[in-house]
Amino acid sequence: MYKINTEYFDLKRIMNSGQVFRFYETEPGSFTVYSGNRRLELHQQGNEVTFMCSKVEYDEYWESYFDLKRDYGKVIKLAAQNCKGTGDKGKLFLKEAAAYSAGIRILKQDVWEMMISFIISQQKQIPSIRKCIEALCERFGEKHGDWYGFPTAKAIASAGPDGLKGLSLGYRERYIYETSVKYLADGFDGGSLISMSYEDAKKYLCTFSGIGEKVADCVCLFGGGFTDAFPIDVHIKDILYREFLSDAEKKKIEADLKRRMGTVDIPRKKLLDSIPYTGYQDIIDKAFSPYKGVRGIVQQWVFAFETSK
DNA sequence: ACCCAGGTGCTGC
DNA sequence: GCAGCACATGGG
Repeated sequence: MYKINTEYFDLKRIMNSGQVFRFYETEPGSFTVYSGNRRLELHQQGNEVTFMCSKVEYDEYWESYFDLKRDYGKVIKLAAQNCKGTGDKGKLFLKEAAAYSAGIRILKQDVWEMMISFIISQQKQIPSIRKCIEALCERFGEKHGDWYGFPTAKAIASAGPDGLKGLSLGYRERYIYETSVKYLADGFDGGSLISMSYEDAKKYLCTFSGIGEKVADCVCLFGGGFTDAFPIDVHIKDILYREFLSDAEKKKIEADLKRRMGTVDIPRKKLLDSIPYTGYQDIIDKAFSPYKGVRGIVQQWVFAFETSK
C-alpha cells in the first residue's frame, strides 16, 4: 500500500460526480474503483488517502488517474476571486457549487472505456448506466477472479451485431457494435488521443456511431485530460438557462417560443431545446471566460452540485 | 397513461 | 445551420 496526504481530494464526491461509473463505496471511507483491466481499493480519512497498491503502480497509473499533480487549490482560489462580493446570480451559484464540490478531481480514465460508457449514458439515468456497464463487463470483460475488466473493442466486435442483446442497451446496441468495429478498423489507440489537439480529438471522436458533441466532450474531459472541454447535457442546459441568462433574455426567448407554438405552458425540455448548441456555447464563453484552460473542472463542479439536489 | 433520462442520427426546410 | 422526430428501456 501507499499513503499520501493531500488537500482538495474527496473520494465520495468524486464517486458521485457523474464522470465515473465503476466506482463503489464498500463501507464508509473505503472505495473500490475499476479502470480498464485494473482494480484499486482505497481508504480515506480526512486528508489521508491509502492506495492499496505498490508505489510503482501508484506512480505509473493512479497518480495520473486521480490528477494528483494538479494544484486544485489554485482553481478554487480563482473561483473565490471571481465570485467575490457581487450580487450576480451566476457567480453566486458558482460560489455555492465550488464550495460543495471542492475535492472533486477530473479523472484521467481509459479513453476506450469512456467512449463506450458515455455512448451508453445517453437518455439514461446514472444507476441504470452503471448496471448496463457492469452487465457489459460480465459478458465481454476479462475475468479476474471475482471481478471483470472493461471489454476490449475486439471482444465486443467479434461477438457480432447481435452479441449485445439482453443487456438493456436499447437502441445503443447498434452504436456500441459499430463503434467497436470502427475502432478496430481505424487501428485507433485511445491513448493516442492525448497527443492530439482538443479540436482534432473532438472532431475525430464524432466520426464514431453514437458519439456526438456531448459524448465527445465527455471523452475528452474524463479520458483525454482536455480540461477545457465543457460537455453540455440537459442539466447543464438547465443551469445555464436558469442562472446565467438575464431575466430580460429569458423573457424574450419565452415570448418568441409562445408566439411560434401558440400554447400557454411550454415544457421545460422544449424551452431548453429552443436554444441551439452554439447558443449554449456562447453563454459558456462569456460566463466562464476567467477559467480558460480549466473550464471542464468548473463544469464538473456545477454538474455535481446540481445533480446532488 | 405519461414524462423523463449526462443525446444522436436523419430528414426536410 | 436549425427544428422536429424516432430511437429502447427503466423508473417516477
